[in-house]
Amino acid sequence: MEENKIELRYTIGQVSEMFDLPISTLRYYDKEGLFPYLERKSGVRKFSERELEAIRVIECLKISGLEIKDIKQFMALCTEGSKTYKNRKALFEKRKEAVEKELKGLQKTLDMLKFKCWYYETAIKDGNEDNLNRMIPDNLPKDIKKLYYNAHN
Amino acid sequence: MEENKIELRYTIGQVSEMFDLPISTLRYYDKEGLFPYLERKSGVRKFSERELEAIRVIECLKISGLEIKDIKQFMALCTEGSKTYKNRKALFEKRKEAVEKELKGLQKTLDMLKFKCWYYETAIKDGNEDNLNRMIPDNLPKDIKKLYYNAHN
DNA sequence: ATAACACCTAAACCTGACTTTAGGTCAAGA
DNA sequence: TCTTGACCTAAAGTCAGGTTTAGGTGTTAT
Repeated sequence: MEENKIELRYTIGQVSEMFDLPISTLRYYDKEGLFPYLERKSGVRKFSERELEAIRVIECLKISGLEIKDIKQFMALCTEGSKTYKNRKALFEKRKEAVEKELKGLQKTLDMLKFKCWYYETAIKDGNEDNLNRMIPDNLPKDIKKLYYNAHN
Repeated sequence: MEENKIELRYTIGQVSEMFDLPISTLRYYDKEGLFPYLERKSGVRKFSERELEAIRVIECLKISGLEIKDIKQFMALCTEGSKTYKNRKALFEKRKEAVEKELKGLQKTLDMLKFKCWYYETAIKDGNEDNLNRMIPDNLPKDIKKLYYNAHN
């Protein structure tokens, strides 16, 4: 049983299409050191599976709140071999916690938005905000009150 | 039964403390037209409950993906009275959908992070990534496979 | 009365993450 | 041969969302 993984190589244009990222962005990432293993054939970048996974990780870390220079640090860790596994794991754990926290924050935001939707729905029905102003904050319907309090700390 | 809501007024410094926002940011928001009803006493800004709610809404709309200039548009709508209730409701509905979509995206990000945590945990145990490379993508443990596939589209 | 605060303005500056520009190489098809 | 298309570089430009600076006002504690 032999390894028969075919190591495909892609041009920058193909990768741009695959991930729907501008070519300029990919070149920028490269310039910033985000593809430490990227190879070239007579000047032309050849993206392999390693770089595609790097792009997925970049997107993930960016969303999780890391800056490009910190992502670069991470990619540098990856070039230092097995002695940095712990550091890398710690980094992902930290990002995981950050994202879990952000999820909670977004839930609060969502409650505010739901409350405001209800608010304007009611204002439309009433034609004005007088009733609403009388209801806020203690005489709101039970489920709306929950949204209101969650959104207002 | 009479209205006995006390309309407290706050200075910019107090509001800065309450929301943990720099004074410069509050002034910037004001300059950008985000407090259309803000009053002043001999030049000094006096923040009332209306402005505090505006700040909550600003934070909420910012997180939901709106830019400052769009938030300004919304605040302008608010000054145009009951004929804009529908526009305002539509805006919040749209933001609600955007945030719901973002929540899904974050869940995907979280799955990638969880996968990477497991990955490095395993790499630490094994001392190398050889086994892992053999497992990816089809021979992963069932629950990890799920994370992997969700994170890789 | 004088110093210490908390407030004010306009305008310049900053940062991160790209994007655009200007100019150049190289391989393939008409 | 020549021109089209996809790639390349370095450097300048852009944009949002603030922040900082420099200079000024007004009220309160010593």
